[in-house]
Amino acid sequence: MKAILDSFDAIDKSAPQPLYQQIKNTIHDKVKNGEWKAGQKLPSENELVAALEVSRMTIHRALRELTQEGLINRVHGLGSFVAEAPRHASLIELKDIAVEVTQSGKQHSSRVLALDTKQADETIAHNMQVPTGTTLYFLHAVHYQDDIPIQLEARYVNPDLVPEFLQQDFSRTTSTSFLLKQFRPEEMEHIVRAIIPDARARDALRIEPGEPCLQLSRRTWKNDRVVTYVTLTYPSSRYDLGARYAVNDFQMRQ
Amino acid sequence: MKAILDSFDAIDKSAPQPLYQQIKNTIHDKVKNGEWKAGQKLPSENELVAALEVSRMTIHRALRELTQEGLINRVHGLGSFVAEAPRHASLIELKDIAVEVTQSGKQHSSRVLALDTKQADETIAHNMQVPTGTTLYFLHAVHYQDDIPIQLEARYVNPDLVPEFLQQDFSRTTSTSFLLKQFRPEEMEHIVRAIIPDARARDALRIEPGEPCLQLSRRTWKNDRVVTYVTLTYPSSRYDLGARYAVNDFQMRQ
DNA sequence: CAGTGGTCTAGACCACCCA
DNA sequence: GGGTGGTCTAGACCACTGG
Repeated sequence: MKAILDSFDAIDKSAPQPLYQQIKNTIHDKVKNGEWKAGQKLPSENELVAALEVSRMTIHRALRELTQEGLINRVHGLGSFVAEAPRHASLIELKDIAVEVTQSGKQHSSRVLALDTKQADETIAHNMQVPTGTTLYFLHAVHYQDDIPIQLEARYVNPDLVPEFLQQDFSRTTSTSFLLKQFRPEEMEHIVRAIIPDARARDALRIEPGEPCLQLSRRTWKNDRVVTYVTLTYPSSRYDLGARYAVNDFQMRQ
Repeated sequence: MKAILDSFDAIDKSAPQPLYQQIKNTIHDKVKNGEWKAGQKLPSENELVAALEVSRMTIHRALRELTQEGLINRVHGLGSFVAEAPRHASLIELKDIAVEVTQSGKQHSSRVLALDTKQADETIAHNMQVPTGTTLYFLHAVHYQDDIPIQLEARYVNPDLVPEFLQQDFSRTTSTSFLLKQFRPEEMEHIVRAIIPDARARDALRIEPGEPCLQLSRRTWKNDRVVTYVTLTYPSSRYDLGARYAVNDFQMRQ
């Protein structure tokens, strides 16, 4: 246990970040990078109190929030344990497709079909909350899993908010990861539909006529302005969207 | 302010429920029944401390969790306010279709196509986590919004956990509201697919051949046992699934 | 039984906001 | 300035778990 606790040196009482957040981050990192494995027992609250020299309430808050987020499980009288699997899926998370594919052990690649400017038509303008005719950045790309197309991305970006968007090489980094680095979105909207893709999309995704696709449209906000509006099209035969999670007040609210 | 605080008598220090939970419930009820309206300022932490005679940490925890759940907003240095609108939609919530339709000002009705027992085939058994061949309850129903079919429900229920399921009149109450009254599920799984419905489903939903549908499969758990496995089919032309929400650690986790 | 987490208290200091 | 929420402490009591 000593060795486990030694690596908590990252806690800095004079840092601007709250102590409980630093503790959460440290544990989160340890779980995500595999240092602490699923099912493994965490140090007890009292051990952490002694090791980090913070009060038990602070430790408790960090662990309670991690429990609420599903990263760990706690059993009264027994201890705290790393949760079996990260289970929240892309239905409610904003997850990079490259990360998702890579984590499932496959190879991710992408091909950029277009990266330029585009005048907003009425629909796009409405979704981006800008006047019709505004010049926007536009990215069109296909994402592959082991060379099989699994996602078609059509993304509009507000040039005021992300001026350097066109200079990126989106065959190397995904637009999602680029935008996440620039912005931590404050608000998101997801809408899911079932569609029959048009010939162009069918061609890009290499699917048969008549095969249905899931279409996920996402808008993200920062400071009450739409940063990006993206439509992701998934062939139904190769992908579905899922989420499993513990239920709390959040889901049960009417 | 006095009148507002008077109505907090519901707090009972000897109750088995934690104080912070009682406070959360009281505020939640006040907001939901309209006593406290959107935008309205809540009593400050110190006022609540004085009125309820609990410590500030306890008040703070209640308000912090309500903030995290989106019911209230807090501004450092200013105060706490009732949030503008409940925005989470059915993508991540478990919402009764009848409530959803009614809230949009339309008329909900449903027709039961089947309500009986069924032997679990391999797929169903796997999803219900029971042996193949187990006898399950089965409900097949169509839901209408102003006499237009918008949802086809195919539901399996574990008879051990809900023995009285077959005795219900599901043309009067929905299965969702019945099950929610019996069980507060502990865990849920949602999977969304795009499909082309078969002739039987197409007929029940009165849609054209080739029209795609969204198919939402949901399983809910109680005490680590699957209570119910339901497949909901929505004609794409009449329904989509959406959610807009504030972003927190939960959504951003990798 | 000893160890664990769940809750609660009464203080404290600070950063923020508005007047 | 005075009021607000955000954080933190050092204790405390309790209920639950396992041996």
